[in-house]
Amino acid sequence: MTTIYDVARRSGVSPATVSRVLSGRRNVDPELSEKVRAAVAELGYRPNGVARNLRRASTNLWAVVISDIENPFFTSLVRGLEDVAQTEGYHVVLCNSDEDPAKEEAYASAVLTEQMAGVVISPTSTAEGVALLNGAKTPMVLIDRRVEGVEADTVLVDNEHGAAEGVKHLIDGGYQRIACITGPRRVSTAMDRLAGYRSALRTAGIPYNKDLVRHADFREAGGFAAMESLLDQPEPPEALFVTNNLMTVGALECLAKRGLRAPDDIAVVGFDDIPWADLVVPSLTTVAQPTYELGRTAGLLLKDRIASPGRPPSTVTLRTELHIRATSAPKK
Amino acid sequence: MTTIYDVARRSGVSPATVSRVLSGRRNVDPELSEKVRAAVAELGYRPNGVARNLRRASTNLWAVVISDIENPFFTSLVRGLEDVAQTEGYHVVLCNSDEDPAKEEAYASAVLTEQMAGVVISPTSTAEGVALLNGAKTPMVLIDRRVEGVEADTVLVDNEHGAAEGVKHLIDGGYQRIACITGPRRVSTAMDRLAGYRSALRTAGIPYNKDLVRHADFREAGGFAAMESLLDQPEPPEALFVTNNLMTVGALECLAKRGLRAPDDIAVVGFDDIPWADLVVPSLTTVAQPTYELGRTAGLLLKDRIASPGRPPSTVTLRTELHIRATSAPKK
DNA sequence: CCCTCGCTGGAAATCGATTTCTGAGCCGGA
DNA sequence: TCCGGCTCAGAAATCGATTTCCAGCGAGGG
Repeated sequence: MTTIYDVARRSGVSPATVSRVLSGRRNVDPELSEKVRAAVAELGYRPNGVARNLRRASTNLWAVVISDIENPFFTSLVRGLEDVAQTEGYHVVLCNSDEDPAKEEAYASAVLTEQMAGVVISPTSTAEGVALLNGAKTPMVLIDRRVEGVEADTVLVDNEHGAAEGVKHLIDGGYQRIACITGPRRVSTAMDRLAGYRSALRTAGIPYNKDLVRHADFREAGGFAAMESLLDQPEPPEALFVTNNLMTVGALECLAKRGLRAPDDIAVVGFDDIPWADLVVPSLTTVAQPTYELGRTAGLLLKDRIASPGRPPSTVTLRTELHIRATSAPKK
Repeated sequence: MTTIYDVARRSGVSPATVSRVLSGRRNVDPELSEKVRAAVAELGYRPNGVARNLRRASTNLWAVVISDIENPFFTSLVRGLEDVAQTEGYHVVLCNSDEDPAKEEAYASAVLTEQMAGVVISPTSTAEGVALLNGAKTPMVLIDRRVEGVEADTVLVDNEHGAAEGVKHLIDGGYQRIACITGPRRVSTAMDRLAGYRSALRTAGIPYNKDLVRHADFREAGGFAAMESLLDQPEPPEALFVTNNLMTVGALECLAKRGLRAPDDIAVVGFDDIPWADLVVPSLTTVAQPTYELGRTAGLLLKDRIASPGRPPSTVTLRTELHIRATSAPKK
């Protein structure tokens, strides 16, 4: 490994001068500068980032803590974040929490010991990690979910409005017995989307019927089970609103297994777009989240937070977009 | 920031002793040990990872350089890698190269300056970055694609065999005019899968017809265009083999646009499974790659390489699995 | 003509943990 | 009783780049 001292010796100057030439922070005699550059090229010198990080007391790493990179919602989000990171000179460390508070905390701890420059996190319901990072004043952006009692930059989508729009679309199609499969009670997105569902019903004057609502775990199997339970009722629903992509897939699989078809047997609107919503036959109506934008916005907020740590936290709320496709065709 | 010196002062011992207590590498008087632990707890001390990395001359970071995290092939692979990384105490830095050799090289350069412990890379066709890392003797695992003239651990799938199996399945279904959409000529996977296609034809005694073969760019739009060009021929194919997932999606979109249906109008087999292959109607027959296993295997190889750098490089070839679904139903 | 200011280069301190080196103390064997 | 060998704590060197501090020199103003 060639060091800055090797370069200094080779070019006949001090290490300080080499550092100044390379960082360009101070004027250096052009002649010396040239010598240094030549020595760098000859030796193939590459500064040691770790040493630099130690001295500067910061790294160029961002952590992104999400529940699962295999969920298309997160991959697009991570992509948006990475694009910002790249232009700002940061690298993104990927952390799958699997919705496990212990894993989340382990990653938060790693963020601190490794002195990472910032974190973008989609908190688990208990949010142990968020508390830890917040206490340590690490630059942090919350994404997708709110956390009670934590003041931090946040990027959300307008879940309630988006859900209401999706449900209203079903109501406009002539459906009345509309079921809802939503997520865990502790998760803000699950509750906000359920609230949107209720508000759309209320606006239309349809009474709320708790027998048509299921709380599942935001996973495929959970959606499948919830769908079964809804269909096994004496009076099954004629339409369905599902509050995330994986549960929607589970619900569709359940329908397929039972030989039921959307929208003839049951109309379906899902929350979260999926890349292949157009290719499914019949194509799937969704309340699409601007996932790439979510990641990008989080990246920009994090950059600003790092630049000016004192600034009061801001919350950005992005709009969802209703993608009307075949599974929500009007009632015949 | 509390440092090891603060802990040392507080517990009345030297920093060396604190370090020894925390690392557990040497025996320390239990009484002192206890004092140190108490001080650590009281002060909320957390070692500075950057300083440790500098001294140890290595970090606990792995880079994974892939073309695009939004491609489901890579997300599952990255997930497999991250799971190994987590159990081995490493973190994964995500690097999207977008098939751009310049980006690949930039990331390779970052791997060196940041002293990352290892790299898993799916090389672009020119593989500038691979050469750089190989020269620097960075622990590296190549994944998905071979690179000429580079001796390194490699994880591949048996592309030729998998492709042949998929095409044979079409032939067994009674199809003869089978087209193939493959990737760029320089990319080993594109060529291997094309070779598999040809070998299946040869085995069945079907003459190779270059008018039925298209080279595209492994992207959706490329698949779409190639499909159009195939269909616009005087004698369009009766079956199709596509060598990656994104191009398959493009081809299917083209078919949908023209009102053609699989398998009645044209039978389809795609390479790379897609999470929703079952949900598409008709469901899509694929040559599935063990993507999670690819990532996991790469992680294990990387771990071994770091543990014993001198070991001769090994190549692991995983088997594909033919998932027979509806789009390849036998000819009527 | 002298003094002061500004600029530049080098010596050395610094970041924080690890590890080698040094020396003290203790035990056991001769 | 004395000495060799062993264990363990602390002092200090170390990793490599950055940055502060200081000295020397030249220019410009009084």
